[in-house]
Amino acid sequence: MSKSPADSLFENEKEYLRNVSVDNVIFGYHDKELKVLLQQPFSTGKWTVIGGYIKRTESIDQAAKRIAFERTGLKNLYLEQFRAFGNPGRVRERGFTAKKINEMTGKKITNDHWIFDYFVSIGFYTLTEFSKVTIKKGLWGETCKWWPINEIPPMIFDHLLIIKEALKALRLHIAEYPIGYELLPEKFTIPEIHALYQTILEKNLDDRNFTRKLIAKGIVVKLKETKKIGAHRSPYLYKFDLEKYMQALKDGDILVF
Amino acid sequence: MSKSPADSLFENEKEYLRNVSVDNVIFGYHDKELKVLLQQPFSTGKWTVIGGYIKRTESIDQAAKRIAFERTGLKNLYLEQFRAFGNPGRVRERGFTAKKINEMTGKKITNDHWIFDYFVSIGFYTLTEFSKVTIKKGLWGETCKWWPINEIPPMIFDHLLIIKEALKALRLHIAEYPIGYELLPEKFTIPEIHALYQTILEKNLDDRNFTRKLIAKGIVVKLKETKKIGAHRSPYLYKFDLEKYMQALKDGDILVF
DNA sequence: TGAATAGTGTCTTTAAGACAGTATATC
DNA sequence: GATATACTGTCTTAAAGACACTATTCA
Repeated sequence: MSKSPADSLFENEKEYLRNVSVDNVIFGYHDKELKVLLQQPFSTGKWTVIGGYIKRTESIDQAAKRIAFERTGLKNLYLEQFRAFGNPGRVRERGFTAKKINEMTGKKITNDHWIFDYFVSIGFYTLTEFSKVTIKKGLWGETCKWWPINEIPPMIFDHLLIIKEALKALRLHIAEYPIGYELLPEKFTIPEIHALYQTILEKNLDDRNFTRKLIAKGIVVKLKETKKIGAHRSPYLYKFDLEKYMQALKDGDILVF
Repeated sequence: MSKSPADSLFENEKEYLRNVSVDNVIFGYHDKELKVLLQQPFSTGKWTVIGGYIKRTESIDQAAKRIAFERTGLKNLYLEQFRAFGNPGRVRERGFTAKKINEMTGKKITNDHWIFDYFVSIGFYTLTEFSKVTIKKGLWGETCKWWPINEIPPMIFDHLLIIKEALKALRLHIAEYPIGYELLPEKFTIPEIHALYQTILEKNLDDRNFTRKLIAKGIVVKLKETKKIGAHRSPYLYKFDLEKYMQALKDGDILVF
């Protein structure tokens, strides 16, 4: 059995910062649904967002990117920090004990090991186009799965709060960062982008006004191709004019729906 | 000599979290100038924002409040977390050594002491009405002083960046949180609130449009008193209608200048 | 009466929002 | 031709922004 990051975590304690971790809410968009990548550690029945520890040699952004890479295989994903979580009770959880970890991993640690300490967690969200991702297993082979944001399973610790806060940040950032660009494939239809914005903002947006705004500002450009999706009129494909999109975000005069 | 928090810091290491700290950018507004409270440690010539470590028994918000209290004497100040700072080089600084600390404080520590580690710092900003504050000295009697945000002195580590990011957050939050309410005294004049918004947003706001908006929404209420300020027409005093202010912020339809 | 600051009204331009019918593809 | 989805145009209302003069106080 070869060395895994899990071995490193227990054997090279000095490699990591103490009392700080990164939790990374990885969002993907597919079939007009916004999803979040979760993993299930130790068969506890509860799920976690994709988290990990910070190496002494890396910045918190690098740590968040590395952690996302370990699960998605994608480098240089778009990510934003949104807030930190820290209070003494936040990592207490029934079943998260040295005994349990020993059973699951064979590693001999005790309950005073630093991973049971009170951790301040730096929350990031990551945006990625769903179809690019090939999910990789966790440190100890935990399963990972995309969950629609309206069907989040039972979460460990305060991880449900972390997801909710990430969503709140996403909503706030939609007028500031190129969130559409990061979550959609290169070519997309108007109904797809329309549904994405409605999902993130959790409200209905008039389709006529929405489309007019995007096209009038030159943010999206119509292509000659259409997408065949069965027994109805085929929607045209569009792509972003990234320069105009970024300019519109910068001017702040746009995409405030 | 009685026990100080400084003694606790070195003698009760276990009381604090490792590799995490809080840096608190404390803003005050006075004489139409936005100021920030800084302290100068160890006579290094450089200044720092008001920072400190997190106790194992407190949340990061409680830590930020405690740290602000230790310097201002004010409890329950309004504060917001804005982002975390963390990269391996951030706390390296010429002169910040065990030897220097020993000279300044008499404490015997070595250069492998944890306070020289790479720290992730959680950035908060705090808003307080300038006139309420009686500045208290730092752990080792360092001087503290209000500095106008346009005349920031040389700062240690990445603390200039921290101030700039706090300002950026303040600017973003002005349409979302009751920043005017927290920074102004109970009674204020239109020119004062006008100058505050201009300072924070770093742009000129048409005085007629600005005033009309505040009054039309009922956010500020004219009082019968005027403020005597020398050889000119005396400006009326106003106060906030906090309920209407909060409602306007919530609706998001206001104070986006 | 001059200097300095406080205070106020109108008009134009632009964006937001409400609203419903036509077009196209497939079965 | 029935059905399901794609697509588009006009009108109303509200907010933002540009603009300049009068009022008060005191030296």
